[in-house]
Amino acid sequence: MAPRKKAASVPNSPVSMADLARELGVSMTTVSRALSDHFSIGPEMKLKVQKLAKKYNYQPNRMASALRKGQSKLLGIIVPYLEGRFFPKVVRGMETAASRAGYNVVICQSNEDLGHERRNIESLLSAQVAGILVSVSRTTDDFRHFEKVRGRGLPLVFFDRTMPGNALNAVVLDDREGGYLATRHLLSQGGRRVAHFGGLQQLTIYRNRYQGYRDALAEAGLPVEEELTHFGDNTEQDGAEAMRRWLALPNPPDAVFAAGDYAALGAMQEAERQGLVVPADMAVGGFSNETFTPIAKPSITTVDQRCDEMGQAAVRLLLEHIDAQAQGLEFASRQLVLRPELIVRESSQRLGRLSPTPEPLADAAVQ
Amino acid sequence: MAPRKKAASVPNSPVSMADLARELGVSMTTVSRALSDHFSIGPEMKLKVQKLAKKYNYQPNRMASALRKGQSKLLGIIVPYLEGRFFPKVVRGMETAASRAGYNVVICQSNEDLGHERRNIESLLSAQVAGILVSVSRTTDDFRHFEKVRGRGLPLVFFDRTMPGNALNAVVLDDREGGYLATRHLLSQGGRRVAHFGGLQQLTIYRNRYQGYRDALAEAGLPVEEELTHFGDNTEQDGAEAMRRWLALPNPPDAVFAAGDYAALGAMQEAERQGLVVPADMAVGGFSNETFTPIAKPSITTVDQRCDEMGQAAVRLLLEHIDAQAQGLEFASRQLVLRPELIVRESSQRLGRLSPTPEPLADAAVQ
DNA sequence: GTTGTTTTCACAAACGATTGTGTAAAGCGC
DNA sequence: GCGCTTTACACAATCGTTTGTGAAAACAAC
Repeated sequence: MAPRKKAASVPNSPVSMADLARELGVSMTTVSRALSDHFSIGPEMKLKVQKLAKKYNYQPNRMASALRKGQSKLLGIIVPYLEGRFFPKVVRGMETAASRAGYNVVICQSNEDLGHERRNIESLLSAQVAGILVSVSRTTDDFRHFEKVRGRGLPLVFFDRTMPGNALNAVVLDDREGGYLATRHLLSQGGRRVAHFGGLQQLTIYRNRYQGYRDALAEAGLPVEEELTHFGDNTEQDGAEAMRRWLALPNPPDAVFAAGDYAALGAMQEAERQGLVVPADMAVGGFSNETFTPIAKPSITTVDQRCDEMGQAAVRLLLEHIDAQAQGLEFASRQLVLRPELIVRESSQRLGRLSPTPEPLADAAVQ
Repeated sequence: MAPRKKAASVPNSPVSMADLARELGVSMTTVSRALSDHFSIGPEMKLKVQKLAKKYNYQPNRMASALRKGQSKLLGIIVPYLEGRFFPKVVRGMETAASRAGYNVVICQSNEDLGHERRNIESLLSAQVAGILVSVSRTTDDFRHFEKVRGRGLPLVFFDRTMPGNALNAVVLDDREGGYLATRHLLSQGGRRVAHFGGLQQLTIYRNRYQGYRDALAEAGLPVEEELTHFGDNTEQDGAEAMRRWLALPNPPDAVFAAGDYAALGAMQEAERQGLVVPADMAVGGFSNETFTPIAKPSITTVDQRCDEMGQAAVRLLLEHIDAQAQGLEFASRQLVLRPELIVRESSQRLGRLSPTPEPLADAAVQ
């Protein structure tokens, strides 16, 4: 019998639109339209409403708005994982761009698993996100769950790892260019037999890095030798394994471009274990500019991926679609390609700068 | 004049509660209550409803539900940053536990900035999250924004980095124990003068790690010497700087326990630059088990923080509060303390295992 | 057959913002 | 002062779900 109408759940936003309307003696319509700058509201009324809203620190209830408009102020993000340097940096860029536009981001990790990725999609759909940003899992070979998203009319933007096909929005790195730059650099440092450790060719990014490697070889008039390419997971173990095989060849390589920094590290360590000197006997280049690459000894030459730009660009592209769709316009899908940056360090420098100077850490995390 | 009622925005969930009700010839009340297992619905009616819901893959509209119940299925997370190993791992644990309970997580990064942290709180409040998990920024010395959250009746759980005071929910690591274990280990390896690189004493975690250091010294009957402690940021630069000062002392240390791995790395590198051998002349221990610690040469002894457990425990604690509050109960705030784990590597091993065997990377991220 | 109890369900009012439609009031020319 | 357009606002329905209240049906006890 006790009056516990508002006792259990304290009102989330102390002041609602109705409160403002009551205080001003106008209807909720007027308040709503004044706040959204509708043309049918007079300028001085708009000012009065906005001032009162500021005074009471009015925050519109997003649930109500989302319910009515059928669209929330949430952007869904699916990444394979968050460890490392790349994805956190991209996510930070996304968050920056999203919050500038009044959006929040919901992050899901697929753990490189198709099933997980499907569930993430379901989860984001049921959270009524306004759009989805996704970097597909390594194991994804079925893309129907993404079609379902488009089927519901939800804007979808891929970043870094995309899906096959052209009729889609994507922001990617020019991985071919990255592979080309790294390989050309290794050749310019005197590499005559450059090996390649490639990632799983199922992912476009790895195919492109491989292509860049071949382009650089072709440009130098060198053949692509089967025995000098090895594909595997981007792990220390696989990198070391590949190096063992190469060093067992009658004519082993004198440089290696790995499509991932972890594999580069493993290959480098294995070469050193077998008595070779890096970079003199074996030059090494990686990909991703992972946090450990400037720390390793010798520090590792690698390719930086413009993480922050990628995140911001992806969100901008998504928001363009969301806005266009809200106005009933169709928006042609678009692909953005960012240019990577080669970062030369000790592991590949045979010429010049003979005394390697220590380099400060790229991004020293502070806890 | 064209009928574009549903043309612009495709319905997000193809089937609503009303559809189910119509098909079954019952009211929406019945459907709603059948799905939420309300006592007033008969068992066979419940079954009928649930079967139809499954058949149509009915997904309740979360916005509507959230609006009505004044609470969404979102948990807000605020972390200082995502780079590195610790926070991504914690977040993964949180996501796991949250999704098991049907929640999504909204992640914000404060960038170690108080202003950012305040805006994050506002942003999460306006996203109507059901509760907030936060690890406070390094620069936060004013906690009123957290009081505001509690004032609104929103459950709040701190993790790792907490706020001063006792009447709060928190899941933390026993940092004192970690500092104690690391220091005791350095002493057991023959360290006679163990230095300490501490983090900013404003954060409890760093005060506790320092306390553990002192406890271990006291236990060994050693004094805490002012000149052997140095406080700063957990960066390579600060670590190197501290080492320079120590090595300039008439009686320099022979071991150092750093409250962070980056500082440990910097200190180690500086010692080597000055001609010392690690661990023979200078044993080094860090904190956090960062990804690079097993890669560094020599690999770095450190303290692991039970990231996954911390994340899961924090979410469980938060959900307990949310559920209790939904039932109108009061729930006493609680603190959970996790035990850290010392991971001994080359940088501190003076005794035994003289030929360091390479160790596989703790978590090789794969891209 | 009446009363009382339990089970099972429907009615309708919320939640808070948005928006198509309706309608006063104001301004204008004549 | 009439008809006209333009400006400025209110009414009320709506989004999809939840929930207090009430009432019909079923059943038991006497």
